[in-house]
Formats: sequence, C-alpha cells, structure tokens
Amino acid sequence: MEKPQPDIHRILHALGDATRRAIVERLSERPYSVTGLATPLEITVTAVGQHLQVLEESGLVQTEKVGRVRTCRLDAAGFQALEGWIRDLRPAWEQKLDRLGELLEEE
Amino acid sequence: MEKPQPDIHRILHALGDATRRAIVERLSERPYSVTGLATPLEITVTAVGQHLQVLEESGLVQTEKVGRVRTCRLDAAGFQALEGWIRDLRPAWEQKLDRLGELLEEE
DNA sequence: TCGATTGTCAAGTATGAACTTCACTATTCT
DNA sequence: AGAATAGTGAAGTTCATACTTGACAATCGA
Repeated sequence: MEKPQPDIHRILHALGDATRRAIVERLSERPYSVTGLATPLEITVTAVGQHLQVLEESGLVQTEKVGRVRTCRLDAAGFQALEGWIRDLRPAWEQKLDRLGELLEEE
Repeated sequence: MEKPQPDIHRILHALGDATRRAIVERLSERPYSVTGLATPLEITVTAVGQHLQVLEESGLVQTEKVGRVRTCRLDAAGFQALEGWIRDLRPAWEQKLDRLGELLEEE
C-alpha cells in the first residue's frame, strides 16, 4: 500500500477514463472529499472510491483520511512522469514533416 | 475526414489503450506501415487500422497512403495539446504539500 | 496477366471494467 | 446513547470496445 513509483502505463490508463479525468479536473480546482467528488458526478461514493484507488496507484492523486473524511488532492508525481514521457518522445513527434526535405531524402 | 483540432479528451482516451500506446512507442522510433505495426503486436492489420483511426482522430498519429502502403508517423499536434494540458494544470499539482504550511492554514 | 501483398469494410463475439446495491464499520453531532 | 454522516468491501450486472473473420479492392512484381 506504499506509494508506487509512477509508471507511464498506469498513468495513461488512469487518464483514459472520462470519469477519472473529471475527478482530476475537479481536484485541479481544490481538494475534495470523496462525497464532494461523487455528488456533482452523480455516481456513488463507492464508484469514486474505486477510481481514487486507480488514480492513487498511478501517482496522479494523493489522499489522506482524517477522521471519517478522506481528502483528495492532485499528486505531482504522476504529472511529472507524464511530462517526462512527452519530453522524451519530443524528438520523435517534433520531426517537421517538411515536404521538401522529405522528397530530397527519399532516394 | 479533415484533421480535427486536438481535443484533450480524445487524446487521453486514445492513449488509454495499451495497444495504441505500443503503436505510439513503435512510431517514436521511425515511421511504419500498417503491416509493420501489426506484425510485432501479433494482431491483425484490421485491428491496427481501427486503432490508427482513433490515433489519427486524436492528432497523435498522421498517416499517408501512397500506392497500397499506408505510412504512419507521429503527429505533433496531439502531443503539443497534451503538453499544454499538463502545463495548464501545473499550478494545481505543483502545490507543495508543505505539512507546516498546511497545519498553519488549517484554522 | 496472374499471384502475392497491402489495406479496407461490415458484421459478430466476448471480455474487462465501470458501475450498482447492500451490508457493514468508524466517526461526529445532539 | 442514538441518529446522521463518511467511507469501505464484496459481489453481481451490463455495456463499450478491442479483437476476430471473411469478402473485397487496389497496387505491385514477375
């Protein structure tokens, strides 16, 4: 149950779900309780709890239970890992599809 | 069939699938044909074609058919949009969970 | 021109996961 | 103490979507 180091596959899988993205965007505003997240989404707290587990395991969200309330906020770890992934791929996607250059190199 | 402007939800949904991530990572190496992508993944070209449509619609991949071969490469548009999304969220996830500051502000 | 290669289209299957419900525990309030 | 609130856990349902197959079209090589 310790904080696993962020894994890009976990992260992208977590962000692949619309509800989880909604949770993330809500938490980008300010921290919320589980119920505070569930209400506007019109789903049960159980469902939110399940999503939170995925988000937490991917390092995108951090939660802390104090008393009976679990407070959820974004976690930098996952976002930094995601940033790093894109940065590492940059040389690949930044290739200018320069038509001229392409044709010249063709042969 | 025109290039739709990148939408972060499309993008994250596209990257949510493991096979599509595998395609992206393969294309980060160099451009590939549809068959060239399908073979190492051990899935049919039909399946790859379906994934390519999703990736293309999200602006992550660009394809061009020349003769009977469709050549696929990464597309900057989607990655730039993804970068922008993370950048915009930065203030939210960059909040230092400074224990001291937290406790002080509590009341 | 014939066969092999590359990809597309339509239609069907099936599996995973996003939910729900219900029962329960733990905390807070009066 | 009793009632209300916040969340957890197990188990079942259902629906999206990632695949397949099979038939076909277009291109290329011999």
